[in-house]
Amino acid sequence: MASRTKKDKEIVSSPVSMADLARELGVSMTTISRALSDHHSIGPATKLKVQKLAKKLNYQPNHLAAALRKGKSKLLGVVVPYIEGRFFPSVVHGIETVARKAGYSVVMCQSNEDAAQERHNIDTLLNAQVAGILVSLARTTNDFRHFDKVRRRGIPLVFFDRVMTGDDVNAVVLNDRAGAYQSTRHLLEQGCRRIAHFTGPQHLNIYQTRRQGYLDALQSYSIAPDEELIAYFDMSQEQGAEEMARLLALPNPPDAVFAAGDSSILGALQYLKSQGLRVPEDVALAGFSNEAFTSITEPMLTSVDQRCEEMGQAAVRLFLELVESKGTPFSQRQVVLQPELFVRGSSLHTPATGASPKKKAAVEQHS
Amino acid sequence: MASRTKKDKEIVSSPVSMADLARELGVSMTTISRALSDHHSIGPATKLKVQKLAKKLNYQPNHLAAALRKGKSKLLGVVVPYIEGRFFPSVVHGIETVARKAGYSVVMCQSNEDAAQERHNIDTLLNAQVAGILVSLARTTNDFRHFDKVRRRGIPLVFFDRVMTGDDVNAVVLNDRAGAYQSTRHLLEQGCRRIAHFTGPQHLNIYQTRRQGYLDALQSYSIAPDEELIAYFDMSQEQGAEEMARLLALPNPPDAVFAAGDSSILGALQYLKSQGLRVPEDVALAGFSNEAFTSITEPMLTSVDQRCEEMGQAAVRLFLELVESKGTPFSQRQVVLQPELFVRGSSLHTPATGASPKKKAAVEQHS
DNA sequence: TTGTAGGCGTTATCAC
DNA sequence: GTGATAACGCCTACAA
Repeated sequence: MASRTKKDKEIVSSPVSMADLARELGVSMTTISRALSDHHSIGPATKLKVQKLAKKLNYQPNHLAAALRKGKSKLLGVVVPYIEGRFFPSVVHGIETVARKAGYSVVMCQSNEDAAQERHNIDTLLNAQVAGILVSLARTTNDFRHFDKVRRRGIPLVFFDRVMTGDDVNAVVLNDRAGAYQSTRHLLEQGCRRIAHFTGPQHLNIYQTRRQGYLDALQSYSIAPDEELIAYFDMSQEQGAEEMARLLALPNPPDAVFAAGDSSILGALQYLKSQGLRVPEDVALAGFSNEAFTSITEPMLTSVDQRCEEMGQAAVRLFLELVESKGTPFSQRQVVLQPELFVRGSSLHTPATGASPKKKAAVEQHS
Repeated sequence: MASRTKKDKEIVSSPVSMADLARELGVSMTTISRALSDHHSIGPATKLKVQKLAKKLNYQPNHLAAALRKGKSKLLGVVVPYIEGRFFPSVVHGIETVARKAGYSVVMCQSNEDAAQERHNIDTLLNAQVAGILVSLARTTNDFRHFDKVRRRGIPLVFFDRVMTGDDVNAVVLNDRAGAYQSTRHLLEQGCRRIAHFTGPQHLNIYQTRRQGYLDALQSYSIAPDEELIAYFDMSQEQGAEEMARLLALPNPPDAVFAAGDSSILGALQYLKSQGLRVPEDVALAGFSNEAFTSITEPMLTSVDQRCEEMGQAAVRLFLELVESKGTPFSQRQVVLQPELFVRGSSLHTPATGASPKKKAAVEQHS
């Protein structure tokens, strides 16, 4: 009873191809191809007939073959260092929203902060014949040759958040320096004078620039930075607690900590509370990323919002621009998003309730 | 100076193919193909020559063409409803670990709890010519026809956590019923007698079975279930707070809540605290999933761990079994993992510190 | 040990 | 309007 196509011995029916449709209707494959892609040079009658049969036989176009033929696909690849937490999921969500509207599908891979896996991910995506790749670098990536492959193939490459150093890259980043400045400045305005800083590997733009913003703010108050107060580590919750312990043991301990990430400041908060110290009275705290848990802790954690959704959306728009302006190869673009400081209990010496954004909505600027 | 292959006009060099290597060395494509895949029937001399040239010209195999030819790839597709939080990222991590060892690459898509997007994701993965698909259903999926496509193509399909109803499916699930039973039973042992339940759409196995476990536990204490105490909603944090409010307004309010998810119980906790009620003294709370934030709240939240990593690993192993036993088509397998209750402050009438697992490690069982 | 040729499913180019 | 044919890059009988 079932419509039989090719080899009928198999239990799993092999997918029906254009050739099958052509045979069934007694027309050429060309006609089929055109009818399905709604080409103008096909009679409305045949068009309808073809599309009807396609539906009936449940024809599934093999985009892969099309991609092979055209050397192009409608697939967008995303590589992120990890997906836990709120930041990257939100960015990816932003990516999906814009990508879908433009007719692209999105697949993602995580590098687990490992350069080797990142390389492998890039290969995987290239092999899947993606039309473009959006990347946020792994923490351990300091060799960028695997991205040359991408460029050599002429595949648009856009970095976001954690970007490759060098100016010949397309990138969407937060104005990390401004965010860190705002946050540190806020701590200073609250009366803190000995502000410590948690940061990560300095080859990553985000940590380097946030550190710079921290230093900027100190300087604006004519405070000389104290290297002893700057902790370089993996920014994990556990290490955050340990570094907090180390800082408290100093002869002259800090009265505040500004961290370039939220997990580490959570660790610090937990350690402080375990020692019976009060936040923010004894030590004020501020983090970075505005992770979901910053509104759960007691007190809630002050943090810098990274405009995740916008970042994802901007990355796709950048990609789309690159696709369209394929003629002009070396027009590298940078999009800079403006951060937003969320002041919460952990940094307020005059306690307030809830979160209050300190800056207005982000502005995209091309540079 | 640069080795010129085909059209030299382009700035981006078109990727070098086997044909290019063959021409360059004056041998056939067969030789190239075999040399690169380390076939035994190729002389070590030619093999070396080929591989050297491949390196030099930076040859990148087009796995896509290979996949088209062979109808198979080493790509594994994963579809999850969302990636925020800890559960799905951990599962995916488990998947990647085992997949990588077996030589598979992993790409993932999120359905954002939307059936239409899930359908689209399946198409995307099929088009990318994946060797298999691992799925956890979107909350809104109640039509399963898009999975027929997958089966018709003979592509192994494994469900995890949120599985399709019906017994002809390959699936890895938690023993949700046992987890819910343990958790509710624990609340009963703490002296609670009027235990409310937060649950989601009952067409999803996880919510249905957890509800059943809850009822089982009540029955074991000869307590008649009260439908008024069972709240059906989207399990969000916001709704959790609202449902808590509704329950408190009852003439005979509950003294505990067991939720089939963590976000909803977090909402309940926050509402209770906002009303000046004490947890667990006034109302004891227990959730499900053991999300990371359960250890951050005050008090910490009791929850059922879902063995995320194991779940991902088991799903891939199941997939690998299916690949190997391709001959026997209808051998559907189910893997059931044992949950682990983490008792924390939110449910302990005799307060303890930290978390204490109540059950030992999970055991996989084939049924 | 190596080469020849056909085909995977689609689209582009030409001719009718 | 429609059809035949040749690619896209790779794999694999089969032949030599």
